[in-house]
Amino acid sequence: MKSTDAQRSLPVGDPKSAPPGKVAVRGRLEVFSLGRVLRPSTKVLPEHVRAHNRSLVLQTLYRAGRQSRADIARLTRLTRVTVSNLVAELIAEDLIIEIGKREGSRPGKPATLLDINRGGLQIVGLDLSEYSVFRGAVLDLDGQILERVETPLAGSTGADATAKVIALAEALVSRTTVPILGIGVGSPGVVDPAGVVLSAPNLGWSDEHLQDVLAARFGIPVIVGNDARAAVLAEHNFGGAGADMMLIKVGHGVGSGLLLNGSLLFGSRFAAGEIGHVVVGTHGGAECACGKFGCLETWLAAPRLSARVAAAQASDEHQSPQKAAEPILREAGRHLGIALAPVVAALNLTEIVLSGPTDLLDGPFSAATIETLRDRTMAEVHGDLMVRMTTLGEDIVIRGAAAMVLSGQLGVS
Amino acid sequence: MKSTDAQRSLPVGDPKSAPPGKVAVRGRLEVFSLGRVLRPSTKVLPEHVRAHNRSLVLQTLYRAGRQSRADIARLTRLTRVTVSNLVAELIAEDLIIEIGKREGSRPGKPATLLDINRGGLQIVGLDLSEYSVFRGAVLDLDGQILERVETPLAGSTGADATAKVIALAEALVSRTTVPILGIGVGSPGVVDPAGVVLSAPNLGWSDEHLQDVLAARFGIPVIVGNDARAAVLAEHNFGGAGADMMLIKVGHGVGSGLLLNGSLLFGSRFAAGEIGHVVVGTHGGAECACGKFGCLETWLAAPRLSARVAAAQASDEHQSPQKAAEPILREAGRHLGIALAPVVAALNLTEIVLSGPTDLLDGPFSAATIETLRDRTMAEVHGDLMVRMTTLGEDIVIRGAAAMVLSGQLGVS
DNA sequence: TCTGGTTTGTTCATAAGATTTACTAATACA
DNA sequence: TGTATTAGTAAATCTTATGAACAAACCAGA
Repeated sequence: MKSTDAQRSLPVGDPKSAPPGKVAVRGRLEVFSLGRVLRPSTKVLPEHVRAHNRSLVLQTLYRAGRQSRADIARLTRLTRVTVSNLVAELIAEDLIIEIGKREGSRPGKPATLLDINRGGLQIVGLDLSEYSVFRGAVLDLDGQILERVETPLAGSTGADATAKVIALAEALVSRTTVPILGIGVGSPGVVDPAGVVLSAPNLGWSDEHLQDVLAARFGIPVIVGNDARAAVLAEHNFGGAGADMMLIKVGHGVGSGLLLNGSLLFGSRFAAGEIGHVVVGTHGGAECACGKFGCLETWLAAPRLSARVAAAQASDEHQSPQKAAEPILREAGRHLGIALAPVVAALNLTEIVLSGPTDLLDGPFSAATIETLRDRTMAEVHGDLMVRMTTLGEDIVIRGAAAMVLSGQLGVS
Repeated sequence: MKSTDAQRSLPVGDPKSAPPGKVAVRGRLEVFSLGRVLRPSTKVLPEHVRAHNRSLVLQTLYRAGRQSRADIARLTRLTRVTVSNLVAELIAEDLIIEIGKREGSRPGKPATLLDINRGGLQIVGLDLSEYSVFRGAVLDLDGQILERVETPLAGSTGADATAKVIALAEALVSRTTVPILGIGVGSPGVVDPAGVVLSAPNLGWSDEHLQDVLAARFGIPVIVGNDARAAVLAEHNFGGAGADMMLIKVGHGVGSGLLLNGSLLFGSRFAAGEIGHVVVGTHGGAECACGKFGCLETWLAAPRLSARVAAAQASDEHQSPQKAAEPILREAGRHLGIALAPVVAALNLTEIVLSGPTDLLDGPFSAATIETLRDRTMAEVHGDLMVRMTTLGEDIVIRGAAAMVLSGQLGVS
């Protein structure tokens, strides 16, 4: 076969034999670079190749939009033949549509433009993370919200809460006007990759097989994921965030999600991002519902923080409300910075996104957070560290749920 | 072609059409699960399939050892035919050898046992992370050290340091007795995935293309990586650590490496793990070389810590040296715990490994670290958190360098 | 108008890879 | 001696991407 023996390693190799900058790799393909260690844990077949390239075409078209087969071939470095085959399959599945010839005057046969079937498919997204309401929406493939439905939670837990999720999903499904690509759900608590809610205290769920239940009920693809992780995907897909990012979600509690090298982090027990009950600071702090003192939630959670702000504003009526609130907000932001500094350093993060009440987070709070982070980490290395509010507002989890569907069904990420 | 249209999503699907627990995925293969988001950034060809399965065979044989072709087929779920083909190729390349028939009395044709050519290939590993000496070794494929060579650093920096690395590698290469699989180097500082040392202040390196230089000189595969990340690989491959782990390396400075879901984390600027200059605690702390006060290094770095221990022992001669040292060590360990708590929570880590002077770290220090971590994170979730010393002692970086070669050349991880 | 150049998309043959089926070899056991 | 069992290989088949060749459709210039 291949005579790779010619380049066998010898105790002292010939310096001339290997061109500088390129190492002989024993005839092995450079698939397993250290940069992205891909552990070969299961076998791979030719059809996996097709699945990969299929997603590559979909993703290219999703991002660039309105490309011809030849354009896609150039962008993906696949041949026109391969792209044509994949496109034919995707058109047959109605995931891609032809949208006429390209305008303009150029030599050569005019190109037939393609696009993802953006108008012909819809996504249902659910946000179960709010304290007193389940929110949901019908979205298009670009993550734009077309219809909204809400259900008051009214203290429901356990099976009642599950029933409300199903009812909400039914209401949304009935409002769709075209076929549904899938249903995405952002749930609070610890959710495993199979969409089992292992633990969600507020909803009284443990080992709730929500993804399976919904899939069985609706017969279409369903993806259930943690709310903060969904938010991370939303920010990455629709908010312009990069491939390494931490999203801090401040609401009734405090959670976070991490995107590292473009991959969502789940953690060894699927509880990555659960930073609400990390103690921050070395003296004092308020008592937390968990029994400890000085948890991050005692500093940041929206109810506590806004209560402290209101108290400060009430006790000092000479100052403007903004001025009175500032020291409270700065102190909270500083504590977030203290907690995040080791994470930022350890993960070499450059982008931190805040999601939560704008009036609390977007001002002295975030300013204090970034100042604290700069003070407590290597400024040289983290000089380009950015802390900013999400651009997606309150819809971030719903749109993240849609992003989960896009990721799961189209491979778009 | 395939009529995947049959299972097209409709606004309200037939609940019966999808068996519970298994969702119709539009005919798409389950390659891009959310659990391990594989972004299709480049095209994949049939030969990549072979490269993957080839590594799968190598890894299976590396871990299990002494298996027949049929055994490998069962373990990998590849067919016997495919395994035979791959094995034939690997035998031709001398990476695998036949080692006779299986003993024992069983029905059927006796199996021909195979193994990685453990005795027929060697690895050269270098550790550049110590303060005053470059250390290196010749290792076998199991990571056992066969020969050692050291070079005093004698304050060399820049090109002088590079020359010493080359000389050390030459000395080791000349001591090998069989063909070399590759050269691995664990370097301090920021190292990118291409083996360029972007910055290593102690060695006076910036943008040092060490991997290319060595590869050009020796004409065999070379992998240069960060020392702490090398140590992580060593602990994972040879020390029994799992797929989610943080390794803290205490020496002249303090660094760390992270293995998340089996993948090494590089970070957005390739500086992941650089936690030495994170400020820990909210009041006081000693002044650091970097100008800040209370950096983790001021609490943990071996020279400072042993000096404080010696001073405490000298000032209180009534107590045993152990007793006198204990409060110093506990205080240092506590500060490590304070710094790590947010990282442990955010990443949902369950395993923390310490590498450094055993007399300092393995006792009150690590006990205080784990106590602090338990106090400051959710005990329910992190109940199985483990903090332990490395089992690999001072050779961890050298063996990690060998693990990098195994990973890069064989796909073993 | 015609002719050459250019780009698009498709058809056909080919190469690489894994699988299925079928076969031989070598052993234990009745 | 014959049957069952296991190991390894050979030949044909299926999947997938590629390369070469070609028709279609456009522009520009003679």
